[in-house]
Amino acid sequence: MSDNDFTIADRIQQQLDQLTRAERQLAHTILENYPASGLGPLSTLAKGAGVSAPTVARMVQKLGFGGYPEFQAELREELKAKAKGPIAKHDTWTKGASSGHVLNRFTDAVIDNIRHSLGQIDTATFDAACALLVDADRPVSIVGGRITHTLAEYLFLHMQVIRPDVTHIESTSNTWPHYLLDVTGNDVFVVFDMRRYENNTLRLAEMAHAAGAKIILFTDQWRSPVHRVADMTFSSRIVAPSAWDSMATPLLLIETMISAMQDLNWDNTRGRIERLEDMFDQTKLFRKFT
Amino acid sequence: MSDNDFTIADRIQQQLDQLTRAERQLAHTILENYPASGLGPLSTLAKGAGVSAPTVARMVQKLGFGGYPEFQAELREELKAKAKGPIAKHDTWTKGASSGHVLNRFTDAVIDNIRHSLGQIDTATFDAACALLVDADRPVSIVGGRITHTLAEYLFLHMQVIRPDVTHIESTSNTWPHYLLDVTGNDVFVVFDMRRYENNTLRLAEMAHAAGAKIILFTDQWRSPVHRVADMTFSSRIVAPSAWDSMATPLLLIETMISAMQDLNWDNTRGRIERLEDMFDQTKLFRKFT
DNA sequence: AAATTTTTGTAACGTATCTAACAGGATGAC
DNA sequence: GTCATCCTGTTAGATACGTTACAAAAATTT
Repeated sequence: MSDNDFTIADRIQQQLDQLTRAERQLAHTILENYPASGLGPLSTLAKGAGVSAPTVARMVQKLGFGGYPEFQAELREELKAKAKGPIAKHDTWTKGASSGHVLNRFTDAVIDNIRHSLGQIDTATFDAACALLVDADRPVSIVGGRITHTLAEYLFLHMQVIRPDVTHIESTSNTWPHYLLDVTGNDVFVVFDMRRYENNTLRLAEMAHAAGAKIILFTDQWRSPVHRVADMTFSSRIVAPSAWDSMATPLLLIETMISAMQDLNWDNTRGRIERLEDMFDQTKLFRKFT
Repeated sequence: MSDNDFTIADRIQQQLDQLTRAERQLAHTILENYPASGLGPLSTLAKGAGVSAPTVARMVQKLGFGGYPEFQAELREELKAKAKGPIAKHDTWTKGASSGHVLNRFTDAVIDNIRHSLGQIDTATFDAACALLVDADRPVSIVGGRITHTLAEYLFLHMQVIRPDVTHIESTSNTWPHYLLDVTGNDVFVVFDMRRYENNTLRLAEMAHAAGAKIILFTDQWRSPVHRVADMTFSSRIVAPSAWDSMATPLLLIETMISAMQDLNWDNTRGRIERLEDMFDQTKLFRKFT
């Protein structure tokens, strides 16, 4: 924006002296509860300020707008920019790179995704999901799709440490029926399904649901059809300036959930981690020092 | 106010399930930049959401408003009330949760990681790495560790679409020597190694280096020992309030790189994507509609 | 595979909204 | 005190807006 960095409120304040009595009266009503008052119909604003409608129309023209609708449009723009919040303020993430560099553009998009997605999460549901998943009496199965199976496996690898009886169902496998044989109302299924939604995943979820299992779904903002049979749904924004979607937000969610589960189940997890470390030591898989 | 403590955004969120496809699409656009989008003319909102005007009118009625103007009036009321309150606080990511909730703590940490990591990236190196990886004359091998092989596979799945001659070396496999047999100075290795650094990964990197291959390393802030033989190193901060590390920042980096590579190689990638889509259609793997 | 229900868009209508023109009123100059 | 100028409200018209009715399309059921 060219003439910007000045809000409309600033502009009104600035020109306050050049305004006439009725116009000043009006200006004060606008600033009173800014910007809400300016976003309603012209007549309401006029009545609220105790002036006539044309006075309003004249003033906005005096302020340099083409008309009242244009004035409102700019007010909305301002509001939109403000709602982006403080973090949106940053100039560039990577210094030395133009704001047009893909690193900055992509990061912008992901941060935006995170903000939107996190804002929509119901913490009660989140906590309930964690509680369900650490319940050692309930077998847990995790399933993903063509791309999302990497997320599924990531969750699986960590849950494996936190508790026993966790299974990762490979998406491409033909062995699904076997997994479903012994499913009861006690089972919990974690399903990943982002666009493009996969038929196989939907069928598996439906079968698990029919068997009475609880279903926790991770999906995108548009929601996989699986959500119709899901007991809990977590949706993330995944749009990115790319031909593909960004899994960064879903990953963040999963990691947070892992962290929460670990806390819920720390007494057991601690012992399991220690035993795991021992075994790693024996296989010399990892280096002892940096 | 009577029905208060629930914002309109909450109400939309709550009824999201009872909405139809077009209405959900619309709901998302409203929430996208809330409340600004809802304060403009109905037709603008409809166009922005890609739905028809009546769909908007119908939805606001479904939500319990007498009509679009009434809906806008309540939005303005909400805005007015918000402006009154203590200076708009966006210090928590998930509304309704204390700032001490794990969702907020974890997200804070990840955003912090992103800021630090992105700030340290040299864009020249980044661009060079992308250029190296889209060079179809150079075979690319991708390798990860116990946890990071999920990242490796994520990169692999996408690069497979962008270009031919990409291999994912499974970390647990004993077949590494086979992969290394034909390695020349033309090869490029992408290595993932986060703490705890794995001996196998280091050995493989050393052997590839000895054969003259280029090595691109993704590691954490402390840097895997692999970096001694790496031509390019990208390090991310991975600390999180958890017993485990966060892969969100490395994932962001990888996704950005995928996006950059796609742009560099768009002419070829486009054709590959189309052929891939065709094959998906034939296997009926994905659903045609939402 | 056909039929019914639901959803979605197009078109037309009535209305609320904004603006332009005009006239009455206030303010200041001489 | 009278005139000129500027400001403000009333009236009326044009336009854009939201809504209703209808038809096409999609989805679901039989």
